Amino acid sequence: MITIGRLAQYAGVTTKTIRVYHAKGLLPEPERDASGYRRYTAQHAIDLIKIRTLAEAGVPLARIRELRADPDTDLRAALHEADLALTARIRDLRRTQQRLRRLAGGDAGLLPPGVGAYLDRLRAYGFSPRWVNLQADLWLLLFTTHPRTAAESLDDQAGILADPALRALFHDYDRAHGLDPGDPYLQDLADRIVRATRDRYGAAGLPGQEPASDIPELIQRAVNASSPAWRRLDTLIRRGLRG
Amino acid sequence: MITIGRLAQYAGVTTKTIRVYHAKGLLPEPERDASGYRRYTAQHAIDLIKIRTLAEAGVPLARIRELRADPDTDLRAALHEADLALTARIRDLRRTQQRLRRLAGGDAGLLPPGVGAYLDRLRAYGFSPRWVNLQADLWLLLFTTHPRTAAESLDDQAGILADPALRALFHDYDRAHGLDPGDPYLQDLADRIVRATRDRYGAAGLPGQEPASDIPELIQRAVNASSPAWRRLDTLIRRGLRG
DNA sequence: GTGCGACCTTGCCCTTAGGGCAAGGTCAAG
DNA sequence: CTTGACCTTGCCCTAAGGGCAAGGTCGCAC
Repeated sequence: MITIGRLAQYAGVTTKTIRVYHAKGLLPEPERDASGYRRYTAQHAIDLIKIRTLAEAGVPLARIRELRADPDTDLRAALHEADLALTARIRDLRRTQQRLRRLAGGDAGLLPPGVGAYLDRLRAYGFSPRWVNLQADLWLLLFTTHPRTAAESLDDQAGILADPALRALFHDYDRAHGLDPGDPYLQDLADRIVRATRDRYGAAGLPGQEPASDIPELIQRAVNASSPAWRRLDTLIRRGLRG
Repeated sequence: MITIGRLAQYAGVTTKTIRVYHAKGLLPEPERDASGYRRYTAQHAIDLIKIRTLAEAGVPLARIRELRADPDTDLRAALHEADLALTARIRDLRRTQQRLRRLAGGDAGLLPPGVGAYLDRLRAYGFSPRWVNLQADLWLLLFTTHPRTAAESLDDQAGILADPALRALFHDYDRAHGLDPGDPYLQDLADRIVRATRDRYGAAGLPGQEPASDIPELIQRAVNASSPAWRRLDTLIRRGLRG
């Protein structure tokens, strides 16, 4: 006839845990003594130990109650079930960890393979940190939202970077960030970009475009947001491509 | 300028999740359009993707908010931290699974090694299922509450079982379950048990007893609970050992 | 006999990361 | 014009307890 504190001590839980198990109908309420204290028997201790073994293996308390309510369930079957569930959870966690490691493997924190190398080349070619960081975020977005087509876009972009003339255009784009939006140089740059775009893609659209996606527009807006000159450049390029 | 539903779709979450992140200060609230709808930018999408990557790795949202509030924390450091936490969780789960498997390995469900073999021998010697089940529960209780000394007690008990004369006493104890508590046979059995106990342990106490533990008394009460004859037997044995 | 610390009682609110529902407003298409 | 899909806020709910308050009790020391 032990008290709740002693029972808790034997079972390695807190008294609160025992009271919760009473409230949830997992463990029967014991008799009370004259002053209202709960008085437990060996049977309670045995039940509690079995309950804890299942609970620690991750079996939900509601499921444990079911198992105990059905008197002919085999404890061993329940343990096997718990074992399988644990195996599945371990597998999921391992998968998450794999993903995490792949993401962390690149130089830029969260990026898919390939993007890290691309960003390294941007840096090596002397693009500004602002440009590199912007690209890192935008490729992350593109790879997350359009995992199938993003790689194609990245290949295209890498090809552009390998061409000195096209690379120079992007360099100029990068450097135009702080210009006055009224600077006539922007019109010149826009014209050159329009011509290069026409040369590269002709009538066909850009590669790796998902139909009816908001993402490209979202990205262009994000680019424009940081500079009035870039906004102006965007306007001029669009006008040139339409006209 | 996408709506919350589209953003959720891109990030692979529900709209509720996004609202929760707003409420917890993880993701800034975007502008609203004329009818009060939230309108998100690419920056929101990028932030949300980064938040989800950490959250899926098990980083608590409160910690993610800290990381983002501190602008010069490295996302990679956070990822490494998450990786370590995942490793620890996987290790814990594996440990739980090991324990589960050790427990399930025995024939009796939850029992430590050694007890399963002991119970098998009880069955082989023809003890009743009631007795075997009772023993299973009681050894589980003893091993859980007194892990250091229980093995010693079990060894002692196994030794008793190996002695045909002593085994017969326990057999008689088992079979006395249904007797009338007034049956004079009980006095005879009690006398034999008292003599055997004296012979085996002499003045020294029983082996493997923890000082000041309620468990032995609890166990005896649990045994007594199932049979008036056993209660009577307990009384007579105690009287015999005292006198 | 009285004080004190440790224990017990119930009841209530708090936690994580969202899920679900209600009641009402909005948008786009047929 | 209606319908279905979307959006808004607000509220309650989850699992497995943690923590605290206010009050009653036990055992031991003085």
